[in-house]
Amino acid sequence: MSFTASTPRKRPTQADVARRAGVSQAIVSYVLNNRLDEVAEETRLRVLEAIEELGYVPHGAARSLRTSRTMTVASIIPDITNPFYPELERGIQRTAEASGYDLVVSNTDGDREKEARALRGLLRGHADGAVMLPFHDHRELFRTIAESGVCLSLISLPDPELIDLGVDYLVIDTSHAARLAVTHFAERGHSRIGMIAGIAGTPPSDHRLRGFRAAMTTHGFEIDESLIRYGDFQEAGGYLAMNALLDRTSPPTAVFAANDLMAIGAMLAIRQRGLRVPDDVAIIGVDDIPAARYVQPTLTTVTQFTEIRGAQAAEYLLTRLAGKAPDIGRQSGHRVELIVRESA
Amino acid sequence: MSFTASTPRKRPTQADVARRAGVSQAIVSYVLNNRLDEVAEETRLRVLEAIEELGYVPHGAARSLRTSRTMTVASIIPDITNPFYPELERGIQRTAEASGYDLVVSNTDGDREKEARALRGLLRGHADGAVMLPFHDHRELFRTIAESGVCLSLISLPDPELIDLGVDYLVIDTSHAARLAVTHFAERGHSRIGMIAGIAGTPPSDHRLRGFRAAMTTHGFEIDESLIRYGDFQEAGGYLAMNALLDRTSPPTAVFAANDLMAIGAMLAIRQRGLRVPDDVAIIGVDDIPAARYVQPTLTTVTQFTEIRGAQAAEYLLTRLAGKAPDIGRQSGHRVELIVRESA
DNA sequence: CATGCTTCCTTTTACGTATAAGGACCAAGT
DNA sequence: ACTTGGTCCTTATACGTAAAAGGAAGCATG
Repeated sequence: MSFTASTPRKRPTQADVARRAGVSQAIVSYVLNNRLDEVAEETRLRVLEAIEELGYVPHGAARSLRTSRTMTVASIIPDITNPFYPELERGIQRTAEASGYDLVVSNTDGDREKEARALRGLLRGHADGAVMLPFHDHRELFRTIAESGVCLSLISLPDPELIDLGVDYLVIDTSHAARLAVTHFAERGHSRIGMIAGIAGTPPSDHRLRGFRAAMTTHGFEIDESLIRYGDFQEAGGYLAMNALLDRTSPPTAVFAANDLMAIGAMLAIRQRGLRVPDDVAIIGVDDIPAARYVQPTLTTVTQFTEIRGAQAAEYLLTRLAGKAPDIGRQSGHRVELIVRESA
Repeated sequence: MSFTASTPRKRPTQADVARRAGVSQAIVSYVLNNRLDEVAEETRLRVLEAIEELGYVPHGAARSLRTSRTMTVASIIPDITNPFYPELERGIQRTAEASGYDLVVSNTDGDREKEARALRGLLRGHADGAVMLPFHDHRELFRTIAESGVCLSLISLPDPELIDLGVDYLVIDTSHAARLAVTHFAERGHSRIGMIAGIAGTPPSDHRLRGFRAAMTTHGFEIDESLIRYGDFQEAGGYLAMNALLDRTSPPTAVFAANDLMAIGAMLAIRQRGLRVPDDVAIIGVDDIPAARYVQPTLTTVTQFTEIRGAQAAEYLLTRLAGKAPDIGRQSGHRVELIVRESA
């Protein structure tokens, strides 16, 4: 077995094409960039023929060194295995591709260091812009990125300073999500309501928790701190948190989970104890992931119209890349809606 | 509202750093590439200081134009919303990052044109190599890519011609998956067995179907062609296909679905008719996606050890990128295993 | 004291592209 | 006949980096 690298046939350049077509390299470039007024039709055809014969493909790095554009947008998301994000990604992809941009996805696992790593990738010029749903605070990095001319469209709460720098925001009104859940519980006669929050300190979790507290207060319910548990946004976390809640002498009769995966984990814990959903404990989640329709009982949840959101965030980004966006960042909230199924 | 683009502070280059540190650009490059013998320690520190002060970040395109390496690997997968693939992706990512490579994901929707598009991205030099699970035949493109020096690691059936070009293969033994399912059905006394295949003509579907036919023959069962239906690898397709099967005068007592999503869709159809799983119709899927544990009844399925597979395919790729792979492509099959749960 | 070897710089070049600038040729206008 | 202008080329340059080649100074060696 030999370990000599098989010599790859060196890729042809514009110069090779030019030689074959009997013109200068510049003409090849003009042809490729459709500068029709610069080159005679007959020559153009000869060049195209040479391109075909040699199998010439433009060198991306060289091109973007010259143009300082990559025609690529990045989407930076926390957890590719959480069904919520692929859905978001789909929306982003649809929009980006429609404008001729390639899309690349970076998965951060919600890890601070990996988020930073993906962002630094932007600084190195991996992409012209990015849609990101951040888990952590990267104000410094965001500022640097925005200042260096890379466009950003964030799905999170707006930061006034970054708005000034032209960063666009899609605000997820997760407070409202919590409000919808608590109101629904209240209508069904619950008052002893618990919550399974996400990772403490991360915005997606904190906002929902804050909204939950506010909604509870609005309804005049007492907030029993011991009924608030933290998970990891995965089903395992929901499972463990629910078990902790059920271990209490007086468990909650209704639980709001910060996302569907944890809600599903919680239902598993409830069933395993021989209790029933929603009779013994009612559950509401957030996201409306596809699985919400398959679990038994089906999951009542708050939908964020995920794919549409992704498309909208991408829309912000693309108008900015096209130079059609205002200097300062835009922001918009979006509708959330309770989908009532069997679990509450 | 003004539409003038806010002037982004131009990013500093090595030349800027050099000027600030009072050295030549070359020295900055040497420092960045840790050529310790080329530059005095004192100078090195001065350069590092200047880099820090200016916030210099290397220009990716320029660097990879020079080195013809991007330190990026691509993973090209058919459907990011199918839980199976994110799992695969995770394995790839784990391995790639351990070797200092960035990973970018391209979603193809199993669409021929999008697959080709992602592959052409490789030709333009977007990445040094790719792990791909192809849905369609791209022999020509694969050949061109391999010849141009981009490394490929495919999860599919090996093509001898491409093996010669140094393309690595991870073979999914889906025939065996079908065999496991049919054997299990046989043991439970089923003989009237149907199948919900995937998209006709795509390898992942065809192989499973072929395996199914072979297994049926082995067991001496008659293959009723009318009990073979095609879906789209999504739950909706499974749902429709199952309904078609149930509409028959003598429906199957057991159904093998080419993936879990379709199996779940099929169970939904069965339940909606007031029939029971597995008593009236038994179901086996493939993939062991997380949802297989949540659906009611829980889904019996054939696991492919997805994340481990992803890691292994990436391992192939990375050893090749490191120049430690043999000239010709490697291939290896992998174990599949039946996970018996409630649905069969 | 000429020679060679280190050490640590600088100068130069090439990667492949896009495009500005320059030039040759020809038809049309004065 | 001499500009003018258009058409269609070629030549030259810059993007930011990596690294080869070149050079100056100091020191040890015969």
